[in-house]
Amino acid sequence: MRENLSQQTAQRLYARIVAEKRLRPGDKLPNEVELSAQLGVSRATLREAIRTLAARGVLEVRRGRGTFVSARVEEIEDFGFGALEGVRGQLRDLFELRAIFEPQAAALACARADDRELADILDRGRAVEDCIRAGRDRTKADWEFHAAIVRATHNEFMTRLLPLIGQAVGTAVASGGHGARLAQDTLRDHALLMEFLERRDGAGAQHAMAIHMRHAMDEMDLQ
Amino acid sequence: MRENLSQQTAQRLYARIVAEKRLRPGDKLPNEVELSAQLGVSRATLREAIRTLAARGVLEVRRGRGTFVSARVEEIEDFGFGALEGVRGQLRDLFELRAIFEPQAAALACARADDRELADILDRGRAVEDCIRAGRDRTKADWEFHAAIVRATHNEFMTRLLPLIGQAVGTAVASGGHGARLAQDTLRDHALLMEFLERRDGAGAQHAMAIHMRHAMDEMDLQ
DNA sequence: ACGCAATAGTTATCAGACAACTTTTGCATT
DNA sequence: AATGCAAAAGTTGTCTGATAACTATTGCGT
Repeated sequence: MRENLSQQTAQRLYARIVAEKRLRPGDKLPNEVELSAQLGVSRATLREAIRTLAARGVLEVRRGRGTFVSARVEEIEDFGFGALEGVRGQLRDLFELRAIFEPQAAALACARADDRELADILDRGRAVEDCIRAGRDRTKADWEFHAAIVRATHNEFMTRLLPLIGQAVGTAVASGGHGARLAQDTLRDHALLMEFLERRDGAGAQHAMAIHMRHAMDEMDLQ
Repeated sequence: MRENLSQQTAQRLYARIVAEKRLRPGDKLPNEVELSAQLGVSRATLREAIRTLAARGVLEVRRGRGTFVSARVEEIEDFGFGALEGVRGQLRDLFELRAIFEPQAAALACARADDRELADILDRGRAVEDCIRAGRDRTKADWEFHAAIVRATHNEFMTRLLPLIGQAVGTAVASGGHGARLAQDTLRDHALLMEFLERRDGAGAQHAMAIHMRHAMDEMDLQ
């Protein structure tokens, strides 16, 4: 183990809530003295663990009353913490968000991209095509294509969503996407999309991107 | 002040990073003994504050080396901590994202909300109406209405966007939204929206929400 | 039945000590 | 002078035990 005791403790507590279900939403935790004894750590360490979970919205601390499991733990679910299980559900949610978000981003990009940005988008699109035709891995190229489109919206908050989307793409690949079928669809979808982008036809690009998202979700048996 | 000292301390530290810029991304904080003396709190309290910020990705603690401001603070900041100084540009970006996102969320909510969730949404909608008619501040009620809708999508990542939306609402109010005109629009928009929600008419709810977003943006001279 | 003070249960904060890890320093050996 | 290694300095990690402050309940007197 290389992690802090306090972080380990946070994970153990978290496991009691989401995995073991010994603690359910709304439940009250034992008081700090007792709980720290149960877990075999000092009260100070336990409190640091509690702070970590409280910052994530998993626990709610009420002075004089006790510490409680947040009523909406399930919806807060965060990465890097508990288990990669449920990836499938996360993946569906993530693609659902993309399916809403990226077609509109494509439309906005048509309206707002300057010439250099548009050229950049098209370059990256061609790079993806090359990868597919050459049979190389296209994960990175594909991601950069989508990222370039979103950046061209000139919307700060959309750009902030990029890392989230990057994770979606990464997970999708890891869980066995990228069949031959998807590759062919992607080739067609991108051609369509780039045609509209080049003409700065926002409505067209929006629909082309929507189709692209649908294909991706179908191929992965989402929705 | 009713907040914990440790939470207050977290906010003071956070302010040093994003507002005062006394600490920039990558910087090393003073060691814990010195910093706790500077801030006038015990080391234990400071450590709890650090845990809170570390959980949010603002700080990175490296044993034996020190505590550092995360290199990517700017990108991470979504949570409702400080820094409302997003000015007009951010506000436009934020509402643009909402305008894309919330209508679709409303449509999804129609399809997926269980009866209790739907009742909850309608309750909160009525609470907003009451606030407007009574001339009370409706900020909180309004946010809870929108939050209830988004939660009913049962989509984890949409729920994650909630804090962002909360910030949008907060900033909008702070920068002088909430004119009499907007109040009247909101009253009508919500009535329309709730009518469709109650009937679980997804397409209708989607358009009603889109109209609501447009009104809000118009009133604030965005777009 | 009511009001209110005492009490029990709980989190909040402090102080000081020692352990463990990382980087720098300085010295001995080659 | 260069190298390697041990000591030291700087830092976070953890523990202990005490006291303060807040909340809800209990029980008593009226």
